[in-house]
Amino acid sequence: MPDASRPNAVPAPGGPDKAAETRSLNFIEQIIEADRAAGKHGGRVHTRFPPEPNGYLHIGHAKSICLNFGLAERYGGKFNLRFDDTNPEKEEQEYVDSIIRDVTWLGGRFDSGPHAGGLYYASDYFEQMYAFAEELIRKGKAYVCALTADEVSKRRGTPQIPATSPFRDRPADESLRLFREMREGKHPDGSLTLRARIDLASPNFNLRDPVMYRVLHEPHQHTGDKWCIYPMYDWAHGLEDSLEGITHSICTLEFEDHRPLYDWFIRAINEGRTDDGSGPWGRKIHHPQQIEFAKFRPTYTVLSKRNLLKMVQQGVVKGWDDPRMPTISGLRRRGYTAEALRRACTEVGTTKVESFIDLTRIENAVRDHLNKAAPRGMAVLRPLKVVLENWPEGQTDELDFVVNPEDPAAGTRKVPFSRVLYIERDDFMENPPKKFFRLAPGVEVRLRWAYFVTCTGVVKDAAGNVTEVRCTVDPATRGGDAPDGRKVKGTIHWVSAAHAVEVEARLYDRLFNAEQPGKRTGNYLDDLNPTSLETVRALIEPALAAAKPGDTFQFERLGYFRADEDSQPGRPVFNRTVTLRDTWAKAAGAD
RNA sequence: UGGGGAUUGGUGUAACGGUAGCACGAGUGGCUCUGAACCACUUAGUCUAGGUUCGAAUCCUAGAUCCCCAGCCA
Repeated sequence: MPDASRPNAVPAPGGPDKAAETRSLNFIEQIIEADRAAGKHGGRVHTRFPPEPNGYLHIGHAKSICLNFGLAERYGGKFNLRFDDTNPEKEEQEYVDSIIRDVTWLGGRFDSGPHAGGLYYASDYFEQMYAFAEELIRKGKAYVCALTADEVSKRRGTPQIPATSPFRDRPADESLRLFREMREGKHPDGSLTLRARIDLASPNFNLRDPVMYRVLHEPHQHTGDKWCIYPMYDWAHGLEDSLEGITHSICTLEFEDHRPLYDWFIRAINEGRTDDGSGPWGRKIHHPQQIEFAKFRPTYTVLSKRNLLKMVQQGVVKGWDDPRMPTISGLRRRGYTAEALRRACTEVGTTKVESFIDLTRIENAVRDHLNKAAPRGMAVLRPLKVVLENWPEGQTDELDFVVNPEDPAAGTRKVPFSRVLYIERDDFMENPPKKFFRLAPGVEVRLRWAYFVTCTGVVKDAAGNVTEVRCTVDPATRGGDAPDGRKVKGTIHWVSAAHAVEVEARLYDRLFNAEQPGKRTGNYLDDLNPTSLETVRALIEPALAAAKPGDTFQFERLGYFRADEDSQPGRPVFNRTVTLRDTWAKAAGAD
């Protein structure tokens, strides 16, 4: 038993002012600390993130990146980015590039800084893997099988009935010859495989003589046409980890029953090898430890690359980086910050329990971060004209506004005020219900940071719609406070009509209406939210027109918005990241 | 009907035989020039049934429910 002081308590991340806080170790950290206490791997910690470059990274990968990099950071270890590029049929350079971009953006420092372990490609190890494979053949632990994929499938057996292969006892020298011919391109796709001789009767089907190599005459994004045989995941993955000196190989739950295979391959290579390298087979290779954890699964989204790819191909979204996509590129474009994503990943913890994470949790993480970090601005999404009857025509007042009340260092900005303004259509009601604190006939409200105004009447069109609101302004309230100390219940945002800039605002909502898309009908596309994107012509205060792609703001009372890559100089396009919490809408909707 | 995992408030997570705690949400109140933020309080939980023990979320037995596995994908 560990001693009385709680070894499970560690300082939580979050800065020196929070150093007093502690959180418990997750199960992986407990394993690592036990390993270090026992002197395993010489106390080293070396992790890796091993994506296959067959799609863009999504928020589930973000969890894995944060976990792996976080462990390297916490234990003073190293972190590798490694492309698990063993299947050229699905892999592309575009994906390689996007993955490097996304891992870097998220803060996975694989190529610089104290924890950088490097950038690797599994395909760079193909020669070494091939040599190991020949070794297993010579040791009688692998054989070349001539069964077709179909035949293998038919002979797979059942839990009770073992699998079969007529080639299992092919002599080693014959397998060796055929394996070399496979490499030399003398055999067509699918004709031969190299299989591990493990256990055709194993209740774990992964051990029923799994395929190690298949023939595939397909150019590879990284190795070109050098190879026409490619290693399978189970054979390759442990070797990649071993060659890189990975200590803790962290993967997801579905690989749990591959772990015996992971270990079998490394032990098979080490059989006959020695610690000092003496003997016919040489020195033992490093044996990392595979550990599995549960995926990050948010509600209201799909994460499988197959499903994401389908939406891209069918044009359901505009690309892998569409701001509605759960991809890291999409979330970034939407306005999510790396900090918010990292925090969300840490907050939900790491376990083996397959749970759903409320999407609102991720939304709250970005609200929290942006509330502290984002400069404020005013924009009107659905404009309603307001005329101040007692404000002189042509006269402009220039007011100083706080850039961010949460951050005094952010300073102030200038905002023009004049006779004709626009306010949000939702902020006016001709016949308001109780507790409507906004503008209505006879009601006085504050225009944010500016003046008190009182509604004196409305102008309507032939159909009876309000097209204009008439108000009087109290000049003594300049700056937003009344010298006589009188209070108003409501404060609303506004822009000056003569100075506002009209821009495109893209109002994003969740992509799916169901917590688990596809659960109802079996087809996730049946649960698409038809209003996941609404585009409006918004009016913004002039200072905001200078926004450049990537600039993020809080539009007061509306939400957080990020200038999109589609922006033109002086004409930004804004993506709504997330709305502000809106208890009024919730209360009003409940009636 | 084989094998591998999992099960603690609404959600996520802690506890490692000794007071079931934390976060998020939700509710109420306060504060407020954002119906935001912030502050305070409240809410609500050990899958079931037995057993061991002075004492069980934790150990044992039996069961229930859910997830993964029979690609030459990863």
